[in-house]
Amino acid sequence: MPVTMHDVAQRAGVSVKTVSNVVNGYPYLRPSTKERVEAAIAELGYQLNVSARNLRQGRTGMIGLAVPELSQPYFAELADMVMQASEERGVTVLIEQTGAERDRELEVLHGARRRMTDGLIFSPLALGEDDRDELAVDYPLVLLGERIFHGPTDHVTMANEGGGHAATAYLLGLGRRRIAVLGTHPGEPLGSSPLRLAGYERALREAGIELDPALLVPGDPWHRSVGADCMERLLAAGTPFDAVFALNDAMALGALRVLSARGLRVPEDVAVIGFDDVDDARYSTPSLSSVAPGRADIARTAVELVVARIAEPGGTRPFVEHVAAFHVVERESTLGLGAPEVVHPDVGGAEVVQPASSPEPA
Amino acid sequence: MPVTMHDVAQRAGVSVKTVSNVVNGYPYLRPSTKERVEAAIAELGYQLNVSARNLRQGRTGMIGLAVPELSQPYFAELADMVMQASEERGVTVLIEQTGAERDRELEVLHGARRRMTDGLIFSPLALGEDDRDELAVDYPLVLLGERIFHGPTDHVTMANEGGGHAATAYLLGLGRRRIAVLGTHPGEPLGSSPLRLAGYERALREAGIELDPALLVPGDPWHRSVGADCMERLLAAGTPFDAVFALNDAMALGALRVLSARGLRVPEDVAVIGFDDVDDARYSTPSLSSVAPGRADIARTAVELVVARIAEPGGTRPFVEHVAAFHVVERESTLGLGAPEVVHPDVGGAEVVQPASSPEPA
DNA sequence: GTGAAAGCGCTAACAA
DNA sequence: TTGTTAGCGCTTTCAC
Repeated sequence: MPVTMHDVAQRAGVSVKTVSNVVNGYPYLRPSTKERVEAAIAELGYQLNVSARNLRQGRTGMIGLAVPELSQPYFAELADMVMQASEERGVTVLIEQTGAERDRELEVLHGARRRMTDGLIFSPLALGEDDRDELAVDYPLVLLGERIFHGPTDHVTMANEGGGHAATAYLLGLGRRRIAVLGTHPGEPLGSSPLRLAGYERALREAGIELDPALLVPGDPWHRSVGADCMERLLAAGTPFDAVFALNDAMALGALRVLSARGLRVPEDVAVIGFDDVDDARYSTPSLSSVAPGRADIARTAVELVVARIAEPGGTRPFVEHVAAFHVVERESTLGLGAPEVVHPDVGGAEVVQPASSPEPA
Repeated sequence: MPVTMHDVAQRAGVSVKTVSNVVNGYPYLRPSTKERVEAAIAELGYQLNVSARNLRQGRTGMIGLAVPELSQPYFAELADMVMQASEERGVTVLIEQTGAERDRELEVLHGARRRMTDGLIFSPLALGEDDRDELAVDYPLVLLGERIFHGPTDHVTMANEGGGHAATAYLLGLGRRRIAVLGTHPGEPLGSSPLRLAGYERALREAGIELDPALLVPGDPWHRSVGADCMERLLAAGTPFDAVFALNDAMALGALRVLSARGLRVPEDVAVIGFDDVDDARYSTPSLSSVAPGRADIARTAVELVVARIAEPGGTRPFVEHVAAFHVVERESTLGLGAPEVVHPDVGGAEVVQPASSPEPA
């Protein structure tokens, strides 16, 4: 029933190989032959059987993108950009969700889906430094995020410490002195939380301000509801504060809601800054200042890295550590209602080739 | 290099067929044989070659999900649910974005990606009734949304007119009489906009209130910025109003922002209701009342329908028109600050088998 | 309950 | 510049 290359070949009076050549854009073809084949393809409505090609070539033309959940705007926007970057390279993206659960993150690495893709871009939230060995997989893998550094993979991340520092320094520059931090993960050495917090601490030190632990509000996961909850707890505790640094935008938005419900004015009483610069930040009330992590750069670089490794199987190019530049975006939550958005120039980018590690020759 | 069934067979001292039987859960196997094979699989770390199976079976085990863009929360949440429902059925979802562009929507229907999936769930935004013929494709297709009714496909939608009616009737019940509508598409006969608006008009009629065209604010696409812009225009025009029915949540959120910037109190001065009940609605300031369109039902039904058609190729079961039930969710934007969420019971669901249309026998 | 053989549709290698 | 052949790894007859 379905049209095969064979049918096209017969119709065009050529061999299957010639049809294959036409389909694959092989250059050394007599134009007349090419035309004849193309005509036959059009007439018969032929479409390449992808499975057959995949079997033959040992590739699938797809890369996986594993994220915690698409309903978090940060990851939806990241997925969007990864798909765009892949499209340009003729690669199809297969999105997978892990729910930030350890089992599912391991499944993503080792499960059956990996047979459906040529490589993987993976943003883990449950795995950590201890799981570094799990990343020694036999397919091209690009790691995203701040859970695992110097693993046996290419790694794309952003300057989290720098971003935390910039956000805090910015609030200090506005004259704020009691800056609460929302969403800390006490006792957890890994991930965005401690890094962004470290930046906060450094900015305080540089300004000669002593850190008040009462201003650090634990919260996990980084959802709006948790941000709201953090804010409630801080207010209930009665700790005075004049600014809030939420470790991501979702929490900042939740916090805005509580502040407004309590009749506190933003930014007059409390200046608020988030982290991630998701689309929502622009349209909240008030609009939310944030640290923009260079998502486009992250997406593009990640795609380039997997694609490069796929193209060069058995390659031993050393692993790359790419740190995307970030910038601070000022909006109403720090500038005041009606103020126009101000975007600061990029800072903090870097591209590091990991010193002594590279893939095993395959 | 990679382990094949052949290797496993050899190791277990059985034939390839037996390995295949084990892998595919064929029941009539001597337990001892099965164990031996499973041991060999584990020892060799064998993983099925999906491409080979696909080629042989003529299926890929994947379904496509084509949406305008993932960065719109409605579609991100829909994608999430479609993936969950598919997971339960052992199907993998390939997400595609169309950007609501006509060319890309056609590409989704007829392009090369269709060779990578066994069926498609498609939410068009650019195609319309005139393109019904484009939907007569030779693979299982489930249409989502309100652009095309009674096409040659299964169709899953919601009671848009009913939802618009319910939202309006609800505001009227609160004593509001001048209800503005944000995001109308004048002159456009198709899609969610006219349907939801029709519900609005019916509710007014039933209440004996005359429609004031000055209250209908055109806006497209339905993004936050457009909602904000609609609101600005309405305020600039000086038309008095005491409530806003935004045709989706994104616009409602944009409108909330403008109202608050202008010092108008929600809901005291202006009650606001949206449509879609996206996650954000719960965490805006104030939280947003909305019409929940039964997204879970839509996702689940769509998956069931494609999967059923894939399982029964050449089937001639008549096309189904599934209308998901909706409900009104009351939050602060109509109830007042601090009010707890109230969820009304479902209304408006239906399952219709299209009278005289069914697929061509394949 | 298990094995042998054929072939899904394509591309790589080589031949012409 | 084009044709021939083999075979990617699996499942599907059909024997046994």
